[in-house]
Amino acid sequence: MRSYNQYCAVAKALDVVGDRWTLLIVRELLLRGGSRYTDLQHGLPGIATNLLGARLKELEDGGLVRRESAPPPVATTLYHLTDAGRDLQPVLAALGRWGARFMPEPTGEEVFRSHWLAFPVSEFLRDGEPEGPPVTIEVRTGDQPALIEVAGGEVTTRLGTAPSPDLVLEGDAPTVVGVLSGMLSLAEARRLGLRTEGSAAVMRRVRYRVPADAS
Amino acid sequence: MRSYNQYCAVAKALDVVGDRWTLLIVRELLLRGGSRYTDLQHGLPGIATNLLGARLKELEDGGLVRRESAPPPVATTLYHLTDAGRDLQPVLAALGRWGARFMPEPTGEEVFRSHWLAFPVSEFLRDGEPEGPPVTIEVRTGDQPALIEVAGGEVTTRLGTAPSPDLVLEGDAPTVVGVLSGMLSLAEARRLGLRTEGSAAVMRRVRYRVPADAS
DNA sequence: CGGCATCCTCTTTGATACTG
DNA sequence: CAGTATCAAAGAGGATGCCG
Repeated sequence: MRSYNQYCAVAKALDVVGDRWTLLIVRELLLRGGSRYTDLQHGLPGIATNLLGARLKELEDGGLVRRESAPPPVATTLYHLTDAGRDLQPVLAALGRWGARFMPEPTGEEVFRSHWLAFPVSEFLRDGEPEGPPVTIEVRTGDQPALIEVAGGEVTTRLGTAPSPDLVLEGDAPTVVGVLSGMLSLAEARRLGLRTEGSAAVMRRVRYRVPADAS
Repeated sequence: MRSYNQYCAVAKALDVVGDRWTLLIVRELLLRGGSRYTDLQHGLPGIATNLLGARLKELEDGGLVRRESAPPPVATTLYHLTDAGRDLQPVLAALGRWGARFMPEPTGEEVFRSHWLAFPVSEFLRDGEPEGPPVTIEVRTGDQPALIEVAGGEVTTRLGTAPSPDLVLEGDAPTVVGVLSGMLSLAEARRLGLRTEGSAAVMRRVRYRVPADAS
């Protein structure tokens, strides 16, 4: 990207991360940690492979990304964020908070990847009962199932399934994210096609803002 | 900008403000409030006029900017941010904090505009003596002089001059900003060409982080 | 398959000129 | 002052080829 040539911190930041796709590559590396080239491609649907290669080189030159040749168990190169790259997390968080306003009206054509759930979960969910027993929510949407684990005051997200989750949420991404962000009650979400199994009451434990109808 | 087509709040935000120049236009409107077309051009050195026109239309369509035909004292159209546009302030702030790391090594070719001083001032300066008498710092750099007014716990910035400022800072933008952000002591800055008039002690009142040498 | 590099087409940008 | 029109150059997107 051509520099703006302005002695302003915002312009300087955009000189480095203002290119198309750049901040989304940082998002992927923040969410996944060290990633292979193809993992990044999968998390960035729509990116042209030459662009991904070019951006990674720019990010490396800019000191935001570090390549690492992983030894034989992985036998490939992994891309990691440097400290400077990780420092972009507040930027991504602010952008995500601002962009959340566009989530309720999806076009229906968007791609969704399950690991993106970590964003709304850490933004909207809290463990409202830190002394309570651990609970597990399995979310079935996007490209693969994901787990939200609530225990001891912490809410964590990871990909995978659980043998016997306390609650299962299954539906399209806008509906599931609507429930997790508190913008839809479970009743509203069910009307939009959400399927649930197990104890819907666990949502009351994690939901940050209690919606109108949490039944 | 072509949409990323991803059901992710960050991608949605970048669909709207990810275009080149867009966030800098928002910066200008945040810093200046309602602005004329030519004011924006002046605050965005390097932008092509067709691009400014196109971006303003996109921002208006996106609901971030509102045009207003000002009555005869101004007799022109003014561009304002809407609430949604103003909500981008935390994004700009996060970007600015991240980008501040690039300020100490300026290329020497960058353009600087005095009203951009408001960013580092609000980020780095605090009134460390809210009960003290008001003090005024006149900053002579960039395209026009600016004033930093410290009184009653508040630090404000505006363009203009004062009849008898307590302190005058004059030099190139990197040196002045270095002092205001606490990255340079006054002694270091003087070595880099900063000229001062008046009581250098007032810097001790406003400086958020006390540098090694504040003499 | 993972990790790119190349080629080609289409869109966006930037510089400048021009108009109400 | 407040833009629109024009056009060459750069960049994005998509397909495909190559190589360990």
